[in-house]
Amino acid sequence: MQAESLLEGLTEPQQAAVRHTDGPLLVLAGPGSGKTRVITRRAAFLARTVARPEQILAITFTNKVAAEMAERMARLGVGRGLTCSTFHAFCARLLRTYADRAGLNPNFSIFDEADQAAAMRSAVQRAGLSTENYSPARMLEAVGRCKNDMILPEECARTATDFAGRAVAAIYEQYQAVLAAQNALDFDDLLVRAALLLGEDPRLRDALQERFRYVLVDEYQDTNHAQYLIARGLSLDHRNLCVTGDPDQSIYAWRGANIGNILRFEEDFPDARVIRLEQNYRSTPQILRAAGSVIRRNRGRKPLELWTSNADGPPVRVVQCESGEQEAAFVASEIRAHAEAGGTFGQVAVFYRTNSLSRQIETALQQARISYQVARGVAFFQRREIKDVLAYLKLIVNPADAVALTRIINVPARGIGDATVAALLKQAEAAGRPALELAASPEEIPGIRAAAAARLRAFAGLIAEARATARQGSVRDTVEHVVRHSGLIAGWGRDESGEELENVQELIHAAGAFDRRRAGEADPGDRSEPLVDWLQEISLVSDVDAVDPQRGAVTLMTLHAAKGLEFDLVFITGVEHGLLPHERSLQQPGDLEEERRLLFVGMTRARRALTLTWARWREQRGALRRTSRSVFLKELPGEEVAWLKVGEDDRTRYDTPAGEAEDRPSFRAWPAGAMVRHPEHGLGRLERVEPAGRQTRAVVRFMDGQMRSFVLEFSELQSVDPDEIGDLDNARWEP
DNA sequence: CCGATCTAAATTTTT
DNA sequence: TTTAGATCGG
Repeated sequence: MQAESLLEGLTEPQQAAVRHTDGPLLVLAGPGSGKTRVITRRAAFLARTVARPEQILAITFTNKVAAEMAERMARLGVGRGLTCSTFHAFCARLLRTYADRAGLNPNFSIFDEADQAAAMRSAVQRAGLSTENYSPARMLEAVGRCKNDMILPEECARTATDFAGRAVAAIYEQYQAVLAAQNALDFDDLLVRAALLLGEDPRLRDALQERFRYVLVDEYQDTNHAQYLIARGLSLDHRNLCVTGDPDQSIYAWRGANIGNILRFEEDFPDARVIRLEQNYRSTPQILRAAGSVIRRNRGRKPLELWTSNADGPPVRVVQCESGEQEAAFVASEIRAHAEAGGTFGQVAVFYRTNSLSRQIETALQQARISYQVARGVAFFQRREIKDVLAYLKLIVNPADAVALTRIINVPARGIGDATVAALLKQAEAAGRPALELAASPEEIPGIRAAAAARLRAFAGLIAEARATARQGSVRDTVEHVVRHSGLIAGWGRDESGEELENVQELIHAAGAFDRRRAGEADPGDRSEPLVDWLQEISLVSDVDAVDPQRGAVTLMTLHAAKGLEFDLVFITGVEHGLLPHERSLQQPGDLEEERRLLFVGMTRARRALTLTWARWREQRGALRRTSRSVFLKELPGEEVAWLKVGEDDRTRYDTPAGEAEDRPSFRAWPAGAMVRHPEHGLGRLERVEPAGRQTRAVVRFMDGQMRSFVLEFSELQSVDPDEIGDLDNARWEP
């Protein structure tokens, strides 16, 4: 395929982006503007004109996108030579390859959230503080914030001004010591250590820049400072850095993402070419205008003027339901109707702000016999039985991993109690030796009885045998060996459901798939251990990685996971105050804007039809709670939106006029005695309505006892449901 | 040391 | 609703 043919079917700005080869490039790409297409074509164009595929590095947000991109490149006929990876996977690979230069052992463990919590618990204790006052979760948050900003323990200590700050600094230092002793890195460390390595080792940086002549970073609006440094470090000299993104889709500030990275790209690279992709090929004008009307409320943004020449579609719908259950039933019945009209389940997605909302939807879809998939790849690896098996495997690779060891040394119960484990770990720390190694020679542990010593030795032998299997090279065989010889199966035996065994079988299956994949791309120069690679791969899976668009199933996912995807039919559920925006985002005004962007991302996933739903009653932690609709719903344009209610009688009613039904109910519908709210005077009760055409007045008695009269057409009176007032004493309203 | 049983606490989003 | 940690009898 010739390079010029890669420009076929592209618009003017898209072509400009593809044709740009050397020098910094910023592509501001609105939702649905063909960004993925442009990125792939551009990489192919580079490979056809100025570079070999091996010289191109593309960093994407999820493994799935990375794999898809490699696939597309192959289809464009430029082979699989280019490197497509996430930041975390790229850094992990880099740190294993150059472990000696990074001061690491190449078999380091990657600690997930639970591992981190365990490490943090002991770090707090080592700092001489109580985990009661310094909750590990809180401390991990604080330490994570430091790491995202590339603040090392020393700087953290130096800049601490108060007692709490000094405590965090001390804990941070201990936490890093705990990780180091276990030859482990957490997610953030992968980025921090890679950034440090690039900063401190100019020769390595040169070598990498020689290798990767063209660097591309997608979703640049969601990069944190460490990632920014890595991207810079990889392109400082050749300056062939292309970043793509959209500030309006930045949804990871809570994880340290710095929207300033993309907003200031032109200051960083004054000679940067900036290309804006503003034409939307995905959505109907109705969806686009509704989304635009919401995102417009955000301050301090670089607005993209989104437009589309797509055909009109149905109005965006806002549906008020009585309960979460009814909301789920409504969504299910709509999907069923879609299918009966000839649509497929694969075209449909249901989004929600928090994972806990998926349950009711799942139940309703099951009842309606609708096949679905939940984007929760990570959850599988968090199941107890899976974590147990993985802990055995991690220990094979990294005998210093005390978190893994502590987890399974007595699982299944083999008579090794807390006291023995504590003695083992204490001695391991004192001697600076891997805990597993010491378990193999327990005579070196002071105060250990013969019976306990024998059990420790047996355990160490178990792992040694499994390691021998691992050396044969098959991950599948190793997993099977562990499952068979660890005694875990007997421990699950009592649960008749057999769920654990099923899940572990799935794990074995996944290992087998990995073996086959690896055999397929056998690289004689690759001397990395398969088990190490597999453990790394599953440590870095993301929720969306589990989604298979070909499965013909409705996709359920959080709004965060939805980024970058598109569906014909989209339902966004739980659009309620406290849920979206989430109540924990109501403290700082900046957080509210991120919630708005989150909704924007969700809305712009829809191609043909978009439905936002909310429920007046929502079950949380088993208790029913009264809710109110999201403030964002009031930001929707009146003309584009159809407001619906699903009542207790289970029938759907259309309110008229469209868009006004919720905020300004038809006043005729107000009976005397109805509750109303006025922005200035607060709550009141409607005394009477005096009909006079457009001059119709409402007379309201307010809580202060005053009667006031308003011309309905101009008044800012709003209807209020009596039960929305909650525990207000109704008696005081009676004359 | 084991396991059953109870109580308390927690849920925002994720590589 | 689920889960982690504490407590206690065997």
